[in-house]
Amino acid sequence: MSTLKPVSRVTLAEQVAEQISSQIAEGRWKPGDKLPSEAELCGTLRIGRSTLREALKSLAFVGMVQMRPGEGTYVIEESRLLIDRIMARGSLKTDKELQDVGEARLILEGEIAALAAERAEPEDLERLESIMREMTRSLESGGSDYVDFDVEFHLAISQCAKNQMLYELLSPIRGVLAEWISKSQELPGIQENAHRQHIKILAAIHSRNPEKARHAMKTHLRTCEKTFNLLGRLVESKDLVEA
Amino acid sequence: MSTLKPVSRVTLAEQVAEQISSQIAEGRWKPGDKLPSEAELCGTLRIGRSTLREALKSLAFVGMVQMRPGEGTYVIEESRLLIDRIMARGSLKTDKELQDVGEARLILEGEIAALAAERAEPEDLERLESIMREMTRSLESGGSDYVDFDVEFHLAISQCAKNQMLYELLSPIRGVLAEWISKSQELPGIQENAHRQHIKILAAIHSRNPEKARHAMKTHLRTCEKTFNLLGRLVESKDLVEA
DNA sequence: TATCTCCAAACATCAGACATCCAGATAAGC
DNA sequence: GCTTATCTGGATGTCTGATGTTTGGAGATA
Repeated sequence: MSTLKPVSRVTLAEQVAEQISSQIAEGRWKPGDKLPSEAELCGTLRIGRSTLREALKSLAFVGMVQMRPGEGTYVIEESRLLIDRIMARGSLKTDKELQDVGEARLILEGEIAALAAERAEPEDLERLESIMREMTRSLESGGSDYVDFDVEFHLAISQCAKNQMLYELLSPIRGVLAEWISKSQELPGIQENAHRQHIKILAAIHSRNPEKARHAMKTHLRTCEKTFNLLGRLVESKDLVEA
Repeated sequence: MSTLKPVSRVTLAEQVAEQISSQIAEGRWKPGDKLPSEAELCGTLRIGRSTLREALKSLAFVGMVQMRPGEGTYVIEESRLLIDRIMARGSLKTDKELQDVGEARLILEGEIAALAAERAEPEDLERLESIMREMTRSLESGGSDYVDFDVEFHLAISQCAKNQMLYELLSPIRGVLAEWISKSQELPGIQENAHRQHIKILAAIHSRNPEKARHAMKTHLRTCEKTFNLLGRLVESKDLVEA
């Protein structure tokens, strides 16, 4: 018995929409740019005009492009809303934006830790302990996969808070700060320090002390942020040396 | 000089997408339902197939419907994500969801008040004072427009916090809790009580006391929530009497 | 009853035609 | 010289007919 899987069946229009959308996301076509005419795109992509128009209309519907009769199709200006860009997997543009998002994370995750200390049930605690054991093990064996357990640990705490809204609010923020999280673990000694802080957080949750949990979590995140900033400055000076 | 405005120029496809999308939002077509066939829709809407397909493909692209070859077009199940439903102006489904959203608002707006106390600039404070004067005036003259200034007051505080991310995170929550806010002001004596709390919040911000500002804001919101719940129970019992 | 065959319905795609719209060039009128 | 009319090429908006694929079910068959 060979392992046959259902063949992918994405419509042409979807593929085209996906292609154009990636081109825009990757900056191949920038906001304000005029896309090639429909006829030209049909030729390049080897598809009929209806198919192309279904794709373009879809992108227009989600506000990614604008179709102007008699003129052409244009890439729309990027949303000014931070939340839109974050949801669209776009990165932050300025230091102020990064700072704001970081602060939002600090607040949300801090409060979530506090709620977790109040609401964690026995099986939640058990799960946290289990992840903690994995983290300890990882650290003793080199720590190459420590960052995965780190993410899992924070995620598990979010679920202890028993508030779906807070969980979903934090998710996109976590996503956009992903590199922020993983990059800051590459410096020597960082993981050991982070691990000590993780232990404190877990202890606070375990002892059902919301204030202590919030404080431990905020301290932990602030440390990560500092490390990240330090790392950024190192990279900058390295760039300067190389240039 | 007459006031001429640019004429509206919405394409047929956009109108059709809008119509179908409203029908779904209003529950005329429910999740799982099969839409009429393309031919049938073309007939009722008096449009060509390409136009209709551009509309349907747009709705399919945002995950509102699913087009299955040989079968038909079906309405997709509503998103399980609270945040999606909130962004799509959908209302909450269960008491737990309302509770979670309320708690998220409490946390966000509480922290925002604290940050406002730290970061409000002279012109921000002036604006808050100005709104406060309007609120006082409104209250003395019957208070029919008090709720408008109430919203404006909370909005102004959000801007004092100087954090765009927190502001945008709170916006949709505010939207979905709009009735929550306005309905709870219809009971006699409520506005006077809310006004006293507003004064306390402003005082805390003015004296640059973050802890006091957070506490005042949280107390205020908790009061509103209690009022709302009380109101809900009143409506329920009234329904029971009428039934 | 179970299975197979075949067909109508429904979406996917294409090609062509015509309408509408826009920007720019050119011409006409003052 | 300035405004206005007209033309024109290119681009999107819309419709229609034809063909390909997929699906579910009706009917035939064993």
